[in-house]
Amino acid sequence: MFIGEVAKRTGLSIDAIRYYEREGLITPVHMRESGYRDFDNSSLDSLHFIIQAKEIGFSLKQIKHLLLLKENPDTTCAEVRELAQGKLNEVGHKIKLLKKMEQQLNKLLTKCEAESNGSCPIIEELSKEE
Amino acid sequence: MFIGEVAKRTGLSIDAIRYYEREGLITPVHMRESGYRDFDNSSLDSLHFIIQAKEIGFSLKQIKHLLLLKENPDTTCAEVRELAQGKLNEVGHKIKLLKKMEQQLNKLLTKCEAESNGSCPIIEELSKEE
DNA sequence: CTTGACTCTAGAGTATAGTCTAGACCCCAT
DNA sequence: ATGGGGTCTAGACTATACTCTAGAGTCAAG
Repeated sequence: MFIGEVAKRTGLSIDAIRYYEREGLITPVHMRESGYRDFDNSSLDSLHFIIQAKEIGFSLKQIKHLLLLKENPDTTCAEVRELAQGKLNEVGHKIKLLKKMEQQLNKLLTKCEAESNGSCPIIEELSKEE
Repeated sequence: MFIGEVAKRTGLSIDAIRYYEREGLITPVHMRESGYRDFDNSSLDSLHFIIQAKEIGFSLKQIKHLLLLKENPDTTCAEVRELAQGKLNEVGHKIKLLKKMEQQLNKLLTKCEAESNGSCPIIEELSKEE
């Protein structure tokens, strides 16, 4: 399928997809004689993986590593294992921090729901941005 | 304490601290007549919060919101509650994705440990970057 | 075989989150 | 009271991850 179709299916922009290709995150797709890129389902899989990894805060550089790990499941060497272990630790750390943050937000919400009186001076402040 | 001390204690750069102040993430500290910034422990607390929130993937803009929520625990209004709820959902989503990623990495690692034979063609590829 | 939508490359531009530089001023131990 | 290290502002620069533009070529329905 052509790049527009891929964009539609993944929600990514055409430019982003070409950028990921340039950066080596997706393996060079088949090229038609016309110069048009031709994508298959494995490209879609890689892109979905990239989207998810990005959502949890990995950089494209890191995602490139993760993809290499993912797409070479027969790899067995110590160095690769170490890399994966490093990522795993990173992920574990992030989960821990997020849970702490979750707790804090929950506490704030509970408090907020408990004493629901009128005015709130920070609303305007909050509404200003984003 | 002066900014250099704060940098030492938080691990942040002096420039980053000043940048956070410019961006309104930390409330304007006391200024000496000389023009030197004078920090106290509450600044340190804010900075530690920023560091953690950054680690789990919040943008400075989002952290600004979170700090406003955090530092105004008496706020009770619906809009603020909604904002906090939104962040909470975001955090929940991130946790879910991270756990999925954790699982995938664990599977890879188990596989890697199971069949530990010799050569590994992607090591060089992996060593190249970062 | 034309036409409108799609795709191509190369290169410039944008937002975020800083980092670095220059030139000037401040702190304080000796 | 002075010298070495710390701090100040303003503004230029950087990396990451895109986004946009221009100008040219391609696809496929009518």
